Amino acid sequence: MKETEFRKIVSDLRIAIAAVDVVVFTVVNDVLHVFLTPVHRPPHYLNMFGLPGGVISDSKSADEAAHRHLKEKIQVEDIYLEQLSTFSAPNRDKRSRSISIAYLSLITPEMFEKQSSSEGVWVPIDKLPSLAYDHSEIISAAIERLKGKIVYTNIAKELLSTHFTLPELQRVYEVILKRPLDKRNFRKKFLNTNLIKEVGKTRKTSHRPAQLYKFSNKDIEIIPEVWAAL
Amino acid sequence: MKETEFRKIVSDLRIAIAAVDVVVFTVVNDVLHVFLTPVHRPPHYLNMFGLPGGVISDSKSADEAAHRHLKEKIQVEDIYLEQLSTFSAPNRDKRSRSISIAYLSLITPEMFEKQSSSEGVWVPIDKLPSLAYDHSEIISAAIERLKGKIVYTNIAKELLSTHFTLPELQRVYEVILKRPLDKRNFRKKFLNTNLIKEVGKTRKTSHRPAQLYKFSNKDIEIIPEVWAAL
DNA sequence: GGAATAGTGTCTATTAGACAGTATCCA
DNA sequence: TGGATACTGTCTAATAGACACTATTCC
Repeated sequence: MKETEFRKIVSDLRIAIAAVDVVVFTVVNDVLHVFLTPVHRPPHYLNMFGLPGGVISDSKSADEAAHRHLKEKIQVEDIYLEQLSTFSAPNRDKRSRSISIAYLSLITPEMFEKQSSSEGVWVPIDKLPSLAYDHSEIISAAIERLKGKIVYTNIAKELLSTHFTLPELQRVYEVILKRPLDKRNFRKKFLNTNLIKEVGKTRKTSHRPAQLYKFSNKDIEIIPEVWAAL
Repeated sequence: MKETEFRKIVSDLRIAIAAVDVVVFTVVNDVLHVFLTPVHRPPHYLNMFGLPGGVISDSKSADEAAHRHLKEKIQVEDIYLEQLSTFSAPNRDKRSRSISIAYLSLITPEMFEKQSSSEGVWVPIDKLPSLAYDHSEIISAAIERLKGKIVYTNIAKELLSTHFTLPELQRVYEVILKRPLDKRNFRKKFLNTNLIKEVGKTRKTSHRPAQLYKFSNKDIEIIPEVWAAL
């Protein structure tokens, strides 16, 4: 069944249809970017942008639906995805009653390079256009979640290449927290945890090269002793 | 339209119906309790218990639906309610495809007294029966959320009467965190914040009466300097 | 040698956590 | 006076946060 048919039926029945919307972040050139897709749904949403997403197809969980829709828009596998919140204001979609299960997703620079976003654009979060539906609100919620979570988990690794330097790691924190951090304190804290390991290599640069590190825990999100605010 | 009709239509169309489920906690006799309602839905769920909740009626948000369903089951107003997570595993409801937006709710001893739970029972969380649907999983998620949130917010006030003693407050923390806390350190920390104010009264007891306090902030959930673990 | 970025150590103030005895009320 | 619970203070170890200079690489 096509989405338009769903919409029709749902609208007639006056019940809600469930969909997923995904806020995909990545850090490019020290700026947090969101992935947006064109939206053109007369009569309410004309030539706008919105979040990638879509209906939850038959016999799939919302998680699976989010993964599938993402994979269709950005040709990348193994993306970090976590459920954010569900948005259900009656008028959030002017076309018909619809409920959106929103997801937060992060992609690394490596994935960003591989990705071919023919169906969308990457926009810096402080240069967002006016968005369709309640997608601005969803993005705000995602930013808050990311800000909160980066200080007490190792989630930053989902925004970095496998190998990274400490200055790069620090910049990710600064970009998300929107404030400068002291280099010495930052290094001290991170090196005192067992979160990262030195790789023993460097990259070619036109100045003094930095040591490369990697996260020791492959994928589990662990909680170090709470970092109030770095 | 009745819920059974919804179910029929939804089942025929093979699309998902959205509902809300609410995990209501309260602390009685130093034990965390959950509110459960009888569930009897042949052929899969016979004489079981489950969370209060139900479908999201026409033109209401999930928040409103959760409030309404709660008010029907427990005759109390102004209940604390926050969205927890949305559960959407395809087989979570054996009758038909259904998605549940789960809520966490807290009620105070004052509300607990007023409440007339003719339609359900309060069960200690470590004596839960086997529950219908995926409601055990939802409760686990709610407990985790509560445990996490009590250490960095003033959410405990939603589980206490307007006026309370420091020993009472401490017991709420101990019951939720499931470990004893040092009385002196606990008092020190709480009194060093501006979270609570002394009321200057005591209650009649058969031993030395404790000072009464109240939370200074009416309803907003504020974040004191992070408390790692009390 | 200059440009650019990486890397390093100390001090102070605050906080976390361990720990035991006294005070107050009632019967 | 005994039972029950409320209330109080100190010490130590760890952590947070402020702060400025040296090192390395490339050109």
